[in-house]
Amino acid sequence: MDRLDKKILRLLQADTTLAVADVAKRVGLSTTPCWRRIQKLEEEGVIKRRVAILDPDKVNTRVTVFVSIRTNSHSTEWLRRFSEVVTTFPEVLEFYRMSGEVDYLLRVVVPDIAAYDAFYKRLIEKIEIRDVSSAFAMERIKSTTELPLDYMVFDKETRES
Amino acid sequence: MDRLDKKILRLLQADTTLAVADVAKRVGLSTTPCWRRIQKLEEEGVIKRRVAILDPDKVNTRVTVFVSIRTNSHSTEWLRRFSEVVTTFPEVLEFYRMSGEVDYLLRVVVPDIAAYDAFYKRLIEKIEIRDVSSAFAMERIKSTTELPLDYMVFDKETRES
DNA sequence: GATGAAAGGTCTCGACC
DNA sequence: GGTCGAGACCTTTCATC
Repeated sequence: MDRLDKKILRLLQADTTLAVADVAKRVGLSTTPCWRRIQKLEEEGVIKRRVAILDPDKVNTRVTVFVSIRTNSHSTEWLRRFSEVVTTFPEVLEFYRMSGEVDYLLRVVVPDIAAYDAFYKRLIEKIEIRDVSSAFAMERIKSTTELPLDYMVFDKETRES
Repeated sequence: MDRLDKKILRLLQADTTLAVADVAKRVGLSTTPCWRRIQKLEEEGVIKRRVAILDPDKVNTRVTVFVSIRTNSHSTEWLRRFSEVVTTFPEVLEFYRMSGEVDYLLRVVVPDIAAYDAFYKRLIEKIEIRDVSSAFAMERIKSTTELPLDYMVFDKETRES
């Protein structure tokens, strides 16, 4: 990967509807080599997928809640089930195991506080959790899927997955 | 919007490389009306954009950090500047104003802890903040851009933005 | 909403410099 | 890396039912 790949990624992270010829023009390549690079970026898994981003308001998921979870020390089996249960809820967009105070952190989207309450009940019904604390977002100031590309490393060799 | 639109959105949220004819087949429509629906979903802003999702590992942003910020009561001008400064950092993927204990919550991605430290220094250099606390993610268990569509409302009228 | 078709554009890839 | 070219495939419209 080099600066050209980086430019290509920057464009495609913002908009995949661009035609290959347009991408090529903007990064200063001709179509075929640009197409080959995009192809390669996909094969290598640098580009994982191309998706449509929806407006949360329009699909009635206005409210974002961050859920901090503390667990007791549990069996591997419990942990497996816990991960599975949480992951299965479509309201859970992000789910991380954390270091420090909190053991797990979720980002959940729902229409309103009542719906969050219902979600919460459905969750603790399926799996027992020691301590849950919820923090509501009042305002979404920034939200993007574009990763910063300034940390990319250009080695001579293709890096493995 | 109706069940068919919902099906279309479900497909496009997962993969926009699908040809219209394929989407049509899967939702049980023929190409033309399906194309018209997609067009409409875009005009109405339900579909906001189509983007490429990159692999964080491959672009050297392996580490996710949640940053909780407490501020003092500040002037409108300070708040404006604060929002602007934070938003400008490409490492900040999400930025919410919160209710409760914490005033603001950021999701930041960087290559490693050292890079986080550097990011942190650059941040507090640009704007004075009362209290910052950082929580590191050890494992990303789930991360998706697919909003749950089960809360969609199908009214007779087109809902306004 | 379905069909069928036509025009134009884009993708994909092979050949060659 | 660049150019050319050809065929397959898609998108986009339109007319008709």
